[in-house]
Amino acid sequence: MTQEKNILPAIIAHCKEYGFVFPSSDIYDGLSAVYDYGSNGVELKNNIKEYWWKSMVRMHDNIVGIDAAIFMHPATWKASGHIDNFSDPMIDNKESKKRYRVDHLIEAHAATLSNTEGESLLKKMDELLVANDYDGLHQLIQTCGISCAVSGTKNWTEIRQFNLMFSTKVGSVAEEASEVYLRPETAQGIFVNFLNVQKTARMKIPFGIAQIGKAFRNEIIARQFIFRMREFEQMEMQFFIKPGTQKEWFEHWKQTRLDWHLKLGFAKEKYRFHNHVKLAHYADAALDIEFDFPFGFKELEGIHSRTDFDLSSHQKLSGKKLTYFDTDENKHYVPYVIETSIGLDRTFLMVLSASYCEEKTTTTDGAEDTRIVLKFPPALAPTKLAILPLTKKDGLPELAKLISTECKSHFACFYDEKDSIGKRYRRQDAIGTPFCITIDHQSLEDKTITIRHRDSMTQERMPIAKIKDFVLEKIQLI
RNA sequence: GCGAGAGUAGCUCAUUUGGUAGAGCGCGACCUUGCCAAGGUCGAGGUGGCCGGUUCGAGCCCGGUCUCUCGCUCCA
Repeated sequence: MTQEKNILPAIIAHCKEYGFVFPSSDIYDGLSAVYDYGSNGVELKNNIKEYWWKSMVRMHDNIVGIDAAIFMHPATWKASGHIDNFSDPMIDNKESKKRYRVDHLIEAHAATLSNTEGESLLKKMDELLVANDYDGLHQLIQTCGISCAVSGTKNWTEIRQFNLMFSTKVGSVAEEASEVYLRPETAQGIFVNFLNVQKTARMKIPFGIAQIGKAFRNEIIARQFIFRMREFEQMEMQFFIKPGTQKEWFEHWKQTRLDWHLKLGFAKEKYRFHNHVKLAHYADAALDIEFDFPFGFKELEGIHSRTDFDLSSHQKLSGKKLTYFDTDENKHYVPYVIETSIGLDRTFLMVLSASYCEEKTTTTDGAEDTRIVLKFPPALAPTKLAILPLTKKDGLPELAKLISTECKSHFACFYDEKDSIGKRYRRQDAIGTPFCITIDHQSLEDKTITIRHRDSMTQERMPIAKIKDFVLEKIQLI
């Protein structure tokens, strides 16, 4: 982690001031860990989505997209393991404030006992867990004299259950309504549609299904701005492969996804891989691509070798075959899966924190000043081109508006004739507009304008006829 | 969830021990100017996060609550 001052508060303030991100329900003092995207934020976010979709779907003949619903049949979450694995009872030690999973705490204690004693303790624990008998579990912890490894005391809170999934009811008549969950991950929408997509898109293994969508997790505590939100958006792709080939495909996607990041042009030291040592219940290999956020290296994207866990599990619970007939091998099998899953909001924060710069400058009268500039990759910038008549007289606005009409069907433009030219440049810097053109009196005579570059602040003269192609070329990333 | 800090105009902040709320920037109109946050005139904008208590009187003291930041914690 860098030793510079933490720029996160400055980024948050900047996001609010320039219409990137607002706290949700701001007039009611916000809702914890929920945020809204503003006029510039939604453009940036859409551009990130487009870069991802284009490089993952459109550039691959064997990857197609879907858009699955947020509500899914409750059995989905039984099959995926979310119901069984993510509702664990927890307990806190009052002195150390450390929180433990109850089963982990008791298992650790059992390991210190003799074999027979340990086994009988675990058996007892399982019975209580199945019965959801939290009082009994609490009593068990007390009678065993289990103490906190940190504080050494036996001063425990009540046992509480934390379920990561939000639930709601489908059906308007209360007693007939059935409980459904807001999906905690988008992946299952792909797995349950595996055969629908494979058949209708006429896909042959290896092939992928991609999706961008919202997911919801009732985090115990959510922090660090839009890094961990209760409602968030994922961009993920499940790649279906022949069993036994997962190692090579895992390596393939690991490299492909890192290349995707590096193409944005941020310093490559800002990225690193983090291999998972302890694997989730579905994975046989897993790693994160981490980014150096203002609060340190944190997970940005996960790449998981999910084996056939999900498809097999759905096949078993639904009773529907989810196998693929491989004409090369002349046999049926349940495909293996490599997943790439990236947080859209985290990518947004990555782009912002990598682009945010405060530069010391001096104004024309010699005073010290700070230029705040968002050095977005041009492809991601909310506005590509600002069109600025030097004055609002002498026919300059009219010519500027002609240029604006010509350009705005090709990329996002912003027309501004208010305030001094210097102030207008700075406003565009603050929202990361890569190019500003200025229409002056010479423009009327020789049909040229000056184009000003955001990062260097240098200007060059250019024929009006060349503007569109110049910008189009600069905002091309793929 | 725990600990610390913060919350006053759109933004950044000020109001020296409690006495009817201010500045700069920004915003809108007009004038002047014309290449890196320019000057002038006028104007809009605040039940001081919210609720309660103490007091003749609270932005300031006390309690509660909400939100944000930082550190823990949590994290498929």
